[in-house]
Amino acid sequence: MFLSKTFGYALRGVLYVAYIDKEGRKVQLDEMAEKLKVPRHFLAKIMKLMVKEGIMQSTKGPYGGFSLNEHTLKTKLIQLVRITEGVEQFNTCVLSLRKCNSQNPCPLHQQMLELRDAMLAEFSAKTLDDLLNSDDPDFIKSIATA
Amino acid sequence: MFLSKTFGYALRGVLYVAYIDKEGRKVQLDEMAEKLKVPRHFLAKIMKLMVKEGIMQSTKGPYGGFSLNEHTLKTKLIQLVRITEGVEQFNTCVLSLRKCNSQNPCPLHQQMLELRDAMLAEFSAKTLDDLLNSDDPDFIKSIATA
DNA sequence: TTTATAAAAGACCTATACGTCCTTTATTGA
DNA sequence: TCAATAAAGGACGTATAGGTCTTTTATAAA
Repeated sequence: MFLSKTFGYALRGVLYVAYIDKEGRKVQLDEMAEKLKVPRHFLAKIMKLMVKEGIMQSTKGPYGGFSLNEHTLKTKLIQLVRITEGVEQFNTCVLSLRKCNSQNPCPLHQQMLELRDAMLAEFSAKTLDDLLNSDDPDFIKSIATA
Repeated sequence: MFLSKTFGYALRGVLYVAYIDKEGRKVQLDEMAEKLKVPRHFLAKIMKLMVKEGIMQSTKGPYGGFSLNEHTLKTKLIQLVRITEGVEQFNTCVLSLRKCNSQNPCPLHQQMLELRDAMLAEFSAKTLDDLLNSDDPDFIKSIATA
């Protein structure tokens, strides 16, 4: 239910890079995969996608790795959802009725609309920077699994 | 995102049966699949499951079909979720962190908790009967797709 | 007791999310 | 210019949700 693993990995990945970036260094896939306990090659695919979408940066070769760019911290969660699974999902009926809308609402339309709007609002407002500024001394631990 | 097709088909299926039951007749798969625009054999699988779980009734042979039993209308939406996809999903972290909890919350823990609790409350309170008593003259249309 | 009807059972197929692996390209320093 | 490093590219494999098909079992009426 709710969001895909891809989204979760993407968010944790970019947050990790942002966190380490404050120490002034880049991050390599090997380190990320190990620290976040995420399948390395799968993470590679997701990071590549985020770079392609312009929300972060990468350089190849020795001393290369992933780092922030001017957009990263301003990126909204909803953009990450769009990149990893497409936002249309926020607008589809719980009962997969194509013609469900306020004129012809399914029996769950109203309740779901409220919840979805709340979630959409949350994800549209919150940026990666917001999540990073939680002042949590255990921030890294909070995005790792083990 | 959110709920599976199986859940949607299950809900619409049982609501259709309940609605027709008021006319004092049973419903066959062929009719349901056609009216609800749902794959017939897939729906069969789902209806069978609901019968096995005891939330409705079926009889084979001529004049057979699906009908309500004493539990049907009292069934809560959350039970339908449990039957079709398992409720553990309501408790898993958006970032798929196994160790995400109030002591060690992921960056999205609090917001997601609230949304999920709202949804859980909604689904735990609402029964099929509640949905049926919407006094919608177009009720059948509202659960059909075409 | 035979025939028609309708669900139950279960084998099978398909698409997609999730995950792995290998090769290529870019970058660095010796 | 060579060797090492690290991401990019893309083929491939696996598990599961979603969907189809055929056979079996139960029931009703003639």
